[in-house]
Amino acid sequence: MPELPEVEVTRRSFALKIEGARVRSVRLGQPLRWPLGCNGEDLIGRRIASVRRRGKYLLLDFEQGMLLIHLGMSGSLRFMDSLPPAGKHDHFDLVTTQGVLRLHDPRRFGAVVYASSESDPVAIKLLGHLGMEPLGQSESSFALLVFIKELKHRNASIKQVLLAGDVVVGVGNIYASESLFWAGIRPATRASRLTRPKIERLRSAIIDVLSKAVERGGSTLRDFSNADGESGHFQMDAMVYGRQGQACKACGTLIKQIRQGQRSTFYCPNCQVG
DNA sequence: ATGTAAACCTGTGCGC
DNA sequence: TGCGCACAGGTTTACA
Repeated sequence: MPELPEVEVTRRSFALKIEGARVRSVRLGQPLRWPLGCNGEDLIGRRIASVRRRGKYLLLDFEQGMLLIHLGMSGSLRFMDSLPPAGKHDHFDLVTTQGVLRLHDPRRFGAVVYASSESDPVAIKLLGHLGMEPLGQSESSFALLVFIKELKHRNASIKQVLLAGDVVVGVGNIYASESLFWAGIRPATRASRLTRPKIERLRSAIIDVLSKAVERGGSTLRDFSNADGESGHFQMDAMVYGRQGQACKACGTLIKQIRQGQRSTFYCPNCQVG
């Protein structure tokens, strides 16, 4: 489910409510992708200082230590005033003095991992290889020259390089197809073959698509919702994702669907020529 | 070093 | 109504 926009929308929907809270208790459900890495009781009494995002990870900062939260394919977070009974797929509850943060994740590809700091080996393992932040504070966080340099020596298709996350983070299967549409680039084009103007267009497209998606509350294909339970609407703005066989909104050509690395890719054969 | 497939797990929708 | 299969927003892991 969650790509950068969904994670960022989730973050914004509960960060202010949870900041300053202290942990009262922790409940663990079925195992997630990785073990928590500490005892739930070890977190009791800790104060939550801030909620940040790095790529598709949420970072819940304590005054000492942090939780790295990943939503995997099917995860979503809710922040609630009370503590309702846990459902079958509710696998983590952080009960705090200001409310309950609950992870709902049917497929359990998600994770909640404790790290003592950002230099903790487990944090390095999960975050260390991540690429540039497309929606970072400064212009330099997603530097064009770095983008060009990184793509130059990549022989894989541009779609797969975007998904890999080691050049730029946060672009998943929906937004990779959407960004490539706006940049006018064929998804199967080798990254190393892209011209500088195309790469400039791609960088802008990624920033624009992700920003727009955040504004629209993310994409709700089946079950995504933010920490208040609200759905996103960006799927309505999709130009190509999930639109195989339908007319391109820009030119009327039928949208194609192909397979790249076991994932579906969608594109317009007329608008995307490079 | 880079590229590709399999793996993790559950639910849903479709053809028969 | 049931069964089997393909597929789903991600990422690590093992192996060419």
